[in-house]
Amino acid sequence: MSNHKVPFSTPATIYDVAREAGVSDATVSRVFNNKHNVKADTRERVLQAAEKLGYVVNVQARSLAGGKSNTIGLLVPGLDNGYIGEIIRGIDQELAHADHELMLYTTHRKGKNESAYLQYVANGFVDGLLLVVPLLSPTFLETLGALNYAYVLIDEVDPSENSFSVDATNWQGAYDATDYLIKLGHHTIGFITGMHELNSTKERLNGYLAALRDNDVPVRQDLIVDGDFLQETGFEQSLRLLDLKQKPTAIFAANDLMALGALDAIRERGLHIPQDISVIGFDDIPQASTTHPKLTTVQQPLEQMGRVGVQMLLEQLEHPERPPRRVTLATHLVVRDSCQPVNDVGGI
Amino acid sequence: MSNHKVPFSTPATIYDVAREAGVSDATVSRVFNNKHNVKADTRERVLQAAEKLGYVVNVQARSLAGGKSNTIGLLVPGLDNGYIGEIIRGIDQELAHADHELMLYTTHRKGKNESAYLQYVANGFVDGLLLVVPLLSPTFLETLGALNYAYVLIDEVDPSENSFSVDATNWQGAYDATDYLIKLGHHTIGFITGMHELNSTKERLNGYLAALRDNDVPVRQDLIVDGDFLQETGFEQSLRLLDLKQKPTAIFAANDLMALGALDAIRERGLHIPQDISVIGFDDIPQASTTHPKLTTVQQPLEQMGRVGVQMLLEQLEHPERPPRRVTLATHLVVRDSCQPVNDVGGI
DNA sequence: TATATTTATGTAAGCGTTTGCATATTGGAC
DNA sequence: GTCCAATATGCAAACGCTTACATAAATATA
Repeated sequence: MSNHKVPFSTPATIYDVAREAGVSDATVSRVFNNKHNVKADTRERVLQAAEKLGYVVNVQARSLAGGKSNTIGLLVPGLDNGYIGEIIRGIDQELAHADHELMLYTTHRKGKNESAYLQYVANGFVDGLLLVVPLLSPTFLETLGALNYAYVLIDEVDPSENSFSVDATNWQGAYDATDYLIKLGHHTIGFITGMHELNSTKERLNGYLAALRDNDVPVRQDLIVDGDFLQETGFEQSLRLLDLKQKPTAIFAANDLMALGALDAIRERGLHIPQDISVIGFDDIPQASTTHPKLTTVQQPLEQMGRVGVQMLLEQLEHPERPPRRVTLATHLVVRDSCQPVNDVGGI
Repeated sequence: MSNHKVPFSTPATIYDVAREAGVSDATVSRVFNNKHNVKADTRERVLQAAEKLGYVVNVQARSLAGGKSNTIGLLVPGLDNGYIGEIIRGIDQELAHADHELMLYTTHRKGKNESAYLQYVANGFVDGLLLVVPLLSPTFLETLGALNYAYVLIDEVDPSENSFSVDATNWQGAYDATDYLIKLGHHTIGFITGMHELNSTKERLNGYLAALRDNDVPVRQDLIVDGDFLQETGFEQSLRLLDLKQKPTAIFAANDLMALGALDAIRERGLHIPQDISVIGFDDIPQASTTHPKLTTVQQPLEQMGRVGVQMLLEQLEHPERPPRRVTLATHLVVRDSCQPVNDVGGI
């Protein structure tokens, strides 16, 4: 074990560079902020001095002084669902492009004073905020508005339409999935909902109902069970569905995690997928393609939502005057192996 | 759409609080930094004023002035393997405890000048750095050392032992997995390695070899194929293994992603798991328990590695004088459904 | 009660930038 | 060559905080 330490010196500041290049600190600042009023050879000289001294800008100071930190924040409840992971991936990609950094704020266990935390975050380092907060309370949105701060809502919409937001065609996605099942001959389709408070939950349920109606399939309330997007719940509620006298020939779970639970439940009852029961999910998280059978599901463009979210935020930062905008990305059905034509009924 | 905007005022500063409480700014600062030298009722007065004004500290200013940002950075290559996700989860938990924030830096596509980026990061906002960089070059480590900056290596070790680090018992884990397979009667065990440059790869391979040796099972070089931790490669290399004249009765992949690939490959050849071939992985990523059959694997305490990493970093920040320390966490075998006793040989 | 200690508070100098304003330099147009 | 506008640069004041140092207040010691 060598205890050899490379000699350490405190990082070069803008002054050091200025001295080295024989200019003032303001000029150095201008060079690094790409202001136009700098003579070409001065700029060159500054750049070389900086290079020589290994100068890198101190973001805190810059940000304090009124510049940008080139950092945006992502506020999420937690990290424990594959779904957020996908979104983050998209965000990261886009950020890399734009040469920005990412600050990750998780709200779980902060509990009560969301607003205070939000205040803290907004007052902090980041130029703007990306929010993936499924359960945004009105006061939350209000605080956000009062902050006069750039932000965009991901996968959730602001009822008052005063916010930038990206979401997906939840209604259409659910409609497509249900329609697909019906076209396969299924008329007894169980549906496991998401959390009631969520807009997407409502839309997905409505999509399901609309497809039934359009195909003249009667709606049975006992086939619609409450879920909360957790695998465990998917499992339990599927069991309930399977224990119905007139049990479903297909189960549509409002997200993949619950669909995974459904898969387990079905096997638990000794049945086979898709021979005995078809299953369809929503999201297309990575696991969906590695289950066996591979899960047929409605793909949400999660990564793309992340990317678009970043784009909108950056655009907002650039042009603060533009009015709020909502973009809704298309979902689409990914057919894999967990559904097949119904076999115990006449259909096909 | 209501365009009602809540009136917006610039955030309160320490001065505002000071005025409101009738004290000096320094006193307010002391209160918020929990310094002892402040009279109880003064503190109370300050706190109330702050509350009233909705004061929240400006982290950039604090950090600039020499305080801590209470933010740590996480440097990872990218987000596209379930494995990092697990680590982040652990980090996040521990950070929540300690009331710190997380800055996420991804290095992919930064390419060449890792060192420059590192410089930037270190010069920036964060108090310390967590590094999950599988392929750390010596110059990287050198830069880090020269920076005189708090950091801890996660899942990788510093050969010079000059760094804090957390890793897992890679050797033992691989040994256990192999031994388990042998005890099930397998004597022809394919092994798909990780990337050669990695320490963990070497250790896992050695664990595999040692277990064979200890059980007097001859080593066959053709059973050892090169991998790189990617699912696709797991798939391809498994195919190679399956096309051997004397094909393996079990495949041990150096990580779960490749094991997933192996599962696909085996099915591709029309074989069944575990009846025809047993498969075992390494990591225990979330997907491992949702495949069918569920994957038997060596669990790495990924979350815990994240948590311990944070603890070590915080400890370092607190006590800069303490010497580097390496902690190695135990792996353990998680038996699920992808392995069974060999059936085409006498064994059991 | 006067003095020495300890504790509480205030003052002011940074921390490394950005940026408005003032000044110096430059290049045309005449 | 002059003069004016445009272009480059420098100066200095923030930005919101921490902290050493100085000072005032409170407490203990005699």
